Amino acid sequence: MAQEYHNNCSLCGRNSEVFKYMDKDELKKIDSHRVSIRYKPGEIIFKQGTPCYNFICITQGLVKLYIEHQRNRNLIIGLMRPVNYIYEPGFFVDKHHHFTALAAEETTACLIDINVMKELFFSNQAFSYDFIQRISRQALGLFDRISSCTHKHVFGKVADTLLYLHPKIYPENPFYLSLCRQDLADLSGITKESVIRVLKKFQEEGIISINGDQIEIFDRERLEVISDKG
Amino acid sequence: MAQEYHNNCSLCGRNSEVFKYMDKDELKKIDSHRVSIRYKPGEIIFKQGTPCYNFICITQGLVKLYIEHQRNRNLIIGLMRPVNYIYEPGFFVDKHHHFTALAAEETTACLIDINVMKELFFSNQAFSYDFIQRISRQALGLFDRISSCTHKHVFGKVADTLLYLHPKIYPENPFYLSLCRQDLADLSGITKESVIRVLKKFQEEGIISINGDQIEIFDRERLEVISDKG
DNA sequence: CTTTTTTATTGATATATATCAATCAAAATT
DNA sequence: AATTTTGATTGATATATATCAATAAAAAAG
Repeated sequence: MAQEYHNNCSLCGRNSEVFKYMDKDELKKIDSHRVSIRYKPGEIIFKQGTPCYNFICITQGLVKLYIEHQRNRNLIIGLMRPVNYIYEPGFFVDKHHHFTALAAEETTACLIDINVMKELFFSNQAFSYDFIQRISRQALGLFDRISSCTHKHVFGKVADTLLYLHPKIYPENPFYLSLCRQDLADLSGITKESVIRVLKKFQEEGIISINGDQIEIFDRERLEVISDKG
Repeated sequence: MAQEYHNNCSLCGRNSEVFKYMDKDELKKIDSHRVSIRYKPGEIIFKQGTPCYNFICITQGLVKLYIEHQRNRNLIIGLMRPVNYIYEPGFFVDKHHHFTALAAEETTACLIDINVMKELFFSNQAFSYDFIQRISRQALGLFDRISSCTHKHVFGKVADTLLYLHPKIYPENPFYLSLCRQDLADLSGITKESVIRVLKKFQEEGIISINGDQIEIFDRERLEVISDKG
């Protein structure tokens, strides 16, 4: 493949943000306990319930994180773009995965031995504090999510989903949506039929436009209002 | 008041779990940047939107943490018993509170200067790692909460609330409920009328009994089944 | 190119739960 | 003790959204 790609963490341009508090030796250590894996769309990176052995850093593609439910209703708790590591709280509690990670697009990820990372939490305070900041940001996102699914109606929920998708997940506008309607439903916590009806309504009102898999957001402020008032 | 109560963190029997990774000097430092405050039921400890200056450790009582919403619908994201500190992710992100903390019973809390705590995150790795473990446990709780409010029906939601209240918040069974029906509703993400109807149903089926403010759980397993199947 | 399968869309109906209103009980105030 | 206020309970109704079913469009397979 044509992607630039290093066998060495120190040279990997993709780690910038995530490992900025590491020195040369630390990166070397990580490097020696790391494998880079390529996943095809639809492939599972790790599955809910299994033990966690690796700290996973997405270097390319798009990953879907979802909680698996009985009666095949899933709940997407987040999407991940490079460069970012997947924070799995389960590692710090019972060393098991509490959600499933699946490649939504062609994805590459680095798997790092989790014990090496654990050592770093003890030896590198700056990294450790940065980590706390990152998971705190995620926690605030979960608060919003809980508010959204408890008090909002379908319009507010889908508005939240659209606001989340752009620019965080799809930086361009219009963007090519690599998720299906069921994914949008699992992300919004409603049914796919409701997603379709809401998107249609938004389109009729000139808030967005949809052409095949292309979505363009015309009126972000309107979406924010809809999100706020539920 | 008749409570035993020290002017000194090192002697305070209530800090055991939370500050177990601190040495004498560290506790002394905390001690000198600490005030102990007593709150009456209904008093606000800190309010959503305000800046955070203090790390708060509950030493007595019961605290309600809730997200304030428009059209006076609140959402209780958790209850706190001693001895525990309130993890406010906002501190690590924008240094503002993202929820309100209110004394639900007569409560005492220690307020510690947040910069002193921040120093400790850098100097004491064991404390820092313990902190990550604690917030990870909370994050897993939030996952459950999101699952609950997205996919479950009122019976499952109230079952979840009851399972949360006992034994975590009220260790005895039967327990004296210091929360009103609206609180149970805000905790379950439904209306108080629905809470009442569900509790009545549970009582009719012999799962629980209610006498005034006393609730007794007879059939915990039944509640778990109801929680699971939604 | 045709057929099969999957995904998206639309419409009709069912249902869970919120909303509204009234009553009852308990607590607080006078 | 009488009155006011607050919270709990019950019932009737409205409504949002899930469910079900049918069709259309797109993608995959033969």
